[in-house]
Amino acid sequence: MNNLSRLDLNLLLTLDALLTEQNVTRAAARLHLSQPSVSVQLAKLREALGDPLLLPGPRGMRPTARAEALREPLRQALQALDNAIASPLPFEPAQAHITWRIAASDYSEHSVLLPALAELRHAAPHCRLALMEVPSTRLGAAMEHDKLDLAIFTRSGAPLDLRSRLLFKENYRLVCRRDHPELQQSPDLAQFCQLEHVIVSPDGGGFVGSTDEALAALGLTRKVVMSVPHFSFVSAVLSRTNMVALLPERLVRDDPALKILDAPIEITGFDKVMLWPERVHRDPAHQWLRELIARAVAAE
DNA sequence: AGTGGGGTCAAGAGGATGTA
DNA sequence: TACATCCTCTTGACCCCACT
Repeated sequence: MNNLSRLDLNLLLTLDALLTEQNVTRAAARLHLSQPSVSVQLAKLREALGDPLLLPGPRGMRPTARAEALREPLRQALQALDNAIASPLPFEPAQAHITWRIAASDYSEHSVLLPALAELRHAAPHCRLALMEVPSTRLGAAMEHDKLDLAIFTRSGAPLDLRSRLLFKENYRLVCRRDHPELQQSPDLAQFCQLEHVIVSPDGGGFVGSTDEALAALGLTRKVVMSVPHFSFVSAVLSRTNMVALLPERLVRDDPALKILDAPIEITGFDKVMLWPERVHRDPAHQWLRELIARAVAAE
């Protein structure tokens, strides 16, 4: 690129027009410039390339051997540049080969990605999904360093500088196994506090959640006996024990082994959102994926 | 406000062409 | 062949605009 750094690249457009027209006046008309202006540009090209490039001839100019040798490579290079900066072609999922990298918890996989999966495989059979768990603290950096294209996350705690779209508002429900001996109906507060609870703590080891804060405000505590990092394991735990859990409704509503009850205390739900960096905001392939996911979730 | 780059306009130079 | 005319390119003067 050392040769190019000395050259105003606009001059290459002038050279292309000059080689096409072999006439400064007509090249100027083609470039929507005055003839003297193109004449000056030709002088700069001669200086930069160390060759007269075009010599006076009958009814215009004749290219030198150097100019003739430049004609085709220049044409191809300008065409390639033109293609590179042209508006992106519309995304064609049926032909595309692309890997989308998505951060999602197991709950997000179940509630957001699973509903979209069948249509995604059908519409884009050559594309791949790479799902990964990324903690919220590393989300922004992963997006910025081109390691992640999309995240399915809660709005609270999400980096503010990412683009976002609300997918749905989720509520917590009290969940136990279908034949739980003590819970034929929703418990009152006293019974709720006596039950053995399992909670999800993505960072591991946590035994206190927003439910405990709400109970504390009433001067109450509950019995949290287990904390697990993943939502999916909670379902297995509930179906084999007498433990209960407050879980996102979409995670458990189709599980025949579980019973869903109203909790005796108001627990604030959360907004489930898609997050993505500015880098892929206008990219047709990523726009298509986000639209497909949003549509699939809305149809649930 | 000064500076530099890039534009236009006007004038001039030089080669090609037409005609006597 | 000589000369007039035309066409095209180059150059200088000046203007505008962006940048410092």
